[in-house]
Amino acid sequence: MLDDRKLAVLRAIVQDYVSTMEPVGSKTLVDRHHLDVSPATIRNDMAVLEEQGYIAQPHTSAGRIPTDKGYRLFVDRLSGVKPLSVAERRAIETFLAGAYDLDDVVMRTVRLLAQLTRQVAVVQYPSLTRSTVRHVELIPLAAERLLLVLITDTGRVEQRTVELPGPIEEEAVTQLRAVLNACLDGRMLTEVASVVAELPERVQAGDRPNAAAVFSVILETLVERNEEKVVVGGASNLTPADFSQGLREVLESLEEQVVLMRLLGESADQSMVTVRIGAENPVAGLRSTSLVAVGYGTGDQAVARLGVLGPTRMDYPTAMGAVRAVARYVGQILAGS
Amino acid sequence: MLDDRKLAVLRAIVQDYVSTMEPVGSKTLVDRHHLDVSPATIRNDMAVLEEQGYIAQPHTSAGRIPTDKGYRLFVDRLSGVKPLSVAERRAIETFLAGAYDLDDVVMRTVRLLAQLTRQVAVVQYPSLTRSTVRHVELIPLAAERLLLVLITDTGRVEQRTVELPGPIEEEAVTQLRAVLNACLDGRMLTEVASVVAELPERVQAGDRPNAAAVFSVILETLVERNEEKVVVGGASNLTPADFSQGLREVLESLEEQVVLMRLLGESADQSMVTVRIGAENPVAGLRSTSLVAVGYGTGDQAVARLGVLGPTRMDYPTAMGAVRAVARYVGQILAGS
DNA sequence: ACTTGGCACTCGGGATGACCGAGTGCCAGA
DNA sequence: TCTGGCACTCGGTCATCCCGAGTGCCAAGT
Repeated sequence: MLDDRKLAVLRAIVQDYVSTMEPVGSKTLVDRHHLDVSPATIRNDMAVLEEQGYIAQPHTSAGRIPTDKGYRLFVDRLSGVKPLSVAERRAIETFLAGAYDLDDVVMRTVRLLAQLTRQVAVVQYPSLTRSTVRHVELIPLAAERLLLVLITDTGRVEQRTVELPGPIEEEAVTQLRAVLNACLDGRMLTEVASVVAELPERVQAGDRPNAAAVFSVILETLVERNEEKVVVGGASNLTPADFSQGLREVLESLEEQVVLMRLLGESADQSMVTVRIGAENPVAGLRSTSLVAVGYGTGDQAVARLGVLGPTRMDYPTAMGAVRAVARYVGQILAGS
Repeated sequence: MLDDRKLAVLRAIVQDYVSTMEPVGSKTLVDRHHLDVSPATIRNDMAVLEEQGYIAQPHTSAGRIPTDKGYRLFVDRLSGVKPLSVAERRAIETFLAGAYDLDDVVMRTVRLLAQLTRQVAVVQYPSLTRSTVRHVELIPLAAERLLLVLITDTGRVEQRTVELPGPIEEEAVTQLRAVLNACLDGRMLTEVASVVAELPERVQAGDRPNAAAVFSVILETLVERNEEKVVVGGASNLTPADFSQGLREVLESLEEQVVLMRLLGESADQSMVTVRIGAENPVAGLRSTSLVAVGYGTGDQAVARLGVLGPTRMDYPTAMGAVRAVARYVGQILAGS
């Protein structure tokens, strides 16, 4: 249904439009990409491509621009992943090598991705639900207040203050800490809920109200609240020109954690690079943007995702290359620490 | 030099221009603000105001718009601080009341300020240098790695991992923790540097290399690195229309912690609301914006600053009111926890 | 059955020019 | 010192025109 040349034409249109940002016509197409046919032939092909919905013209007698469907085909079948240059790889390495912290890794990764792709970068913290507990610490702040610190194997550190119903003794804190660590250490965070449910029996009766407060905060932290966390960077790479209906909408979406979660979360968590183009997007405000994302993690299993967000008119092969490479390095860093 | 009516004219010009966003002429001015003189008189006044540099005309035979100098005079002498409505006060209260964390307080404050003023909100974390140590915790993560958690009286929690030169024993950790807490508890963070210098003598000789690693991380955390932290929100309130030379520049500045620090930091840390208008700004990329900021803190002493950033053409009285009110509430919340 | 050249047609965008009106500066008179 | 009058300026808008890139279609060529 679409012969080889038509595909070549589509590819050429996408490439030209991405680089020039202007609708591309038959004539320009022929001589820029040495297709050995006449413009008229190309016109016929373009007519077919348009009929099938891969390209469109903004107004009669203007060049064609790719539609979401066109980009989709381009990404799926017409382009590979462009590997990074040596210089870029080296830049990634040196940039990430200095990190000493999970927070730091994430921050650097965001900056790096944004700079590398000149797009908006989006990095998710390692998911709590896919991590295991490494340590739980309780620190007395006042007679009736504790600081709960929870550390996971992915290096993530969550902290929360706990308001207790009554004063607690130093000893009770020590005991509680011991119990918590004994029972939770090494557990998947998804199991924690059920484990915690059985804990009250293991503390002395007098301490139960306070313990209960701690337990409920643990559950809240892990399950209900900011279970996931996303960091955004490079917002200044958004150019008003790319977003006809104003980039206000886009900026708004980028400020909503929940929205970002939906954006990143709703794709199969494979370690393959996934691309979501324009209207394929689950978020209303980002219907004119594309997301290139991939999972990253220490081993085979992805613990979170990262990616870049840009106008649908973006350089997919390069973006995919950058995202994949960065994810790989971040995985290594995480595994090494 | 400037009689009363001229000042009134300037005030009227500022108000009109802020609300309509269009250069304002003598005619419109007269009937919108019931000045009991003729347009011609106003014109003469405006000529004087222009000569003195308080207003300017974008092009010959257009209305006048205030200059930075004009806004300055307006803020200093022609307008007060507009108090918030009862509804707004209530909104602040309920919005901030639910916070249970310093992180949470800051996040909510940013959102609140942005929503209230429809501008970009900027909130600084309580300065480390003006806080005292409440607790230091060491948590063993691996044989040669510790997590250092530092808690201040303002509720701020800093965490850092420490790579040790050699393995450390449980006991040594306990001892080190005891030493640290004994020596640092209650100290101003500015004193910590000198105190830490004397510490090596108080640990056993064998542990000194490891202890030294911990100490140096403490110093790094407090002194060199992210000593201060600024959170931004409401970037979507920036409208391209307000920034002729593109808001990219502004967005870029807002992503740089260092820049934001300069922005907030370089004003006297009084608890008075300070306004920095346009070119008065120390940051190059923000020469077309104004900042309304104020210090906040638990008592009389400010521990950090917060404010809003917007186009020079902004509603100063309202912004000042909002900023002041929010700062006050945040101070209360902080004091109460 | 494709491909090609030719040709009429469309339409967006830039250039030009006229016009309107808001706004100004200045001046003479109250 | 204020006011009304008056000539002048100039940005924005609208209508018009024109150009050129681009298209679709068709008939002829391979």
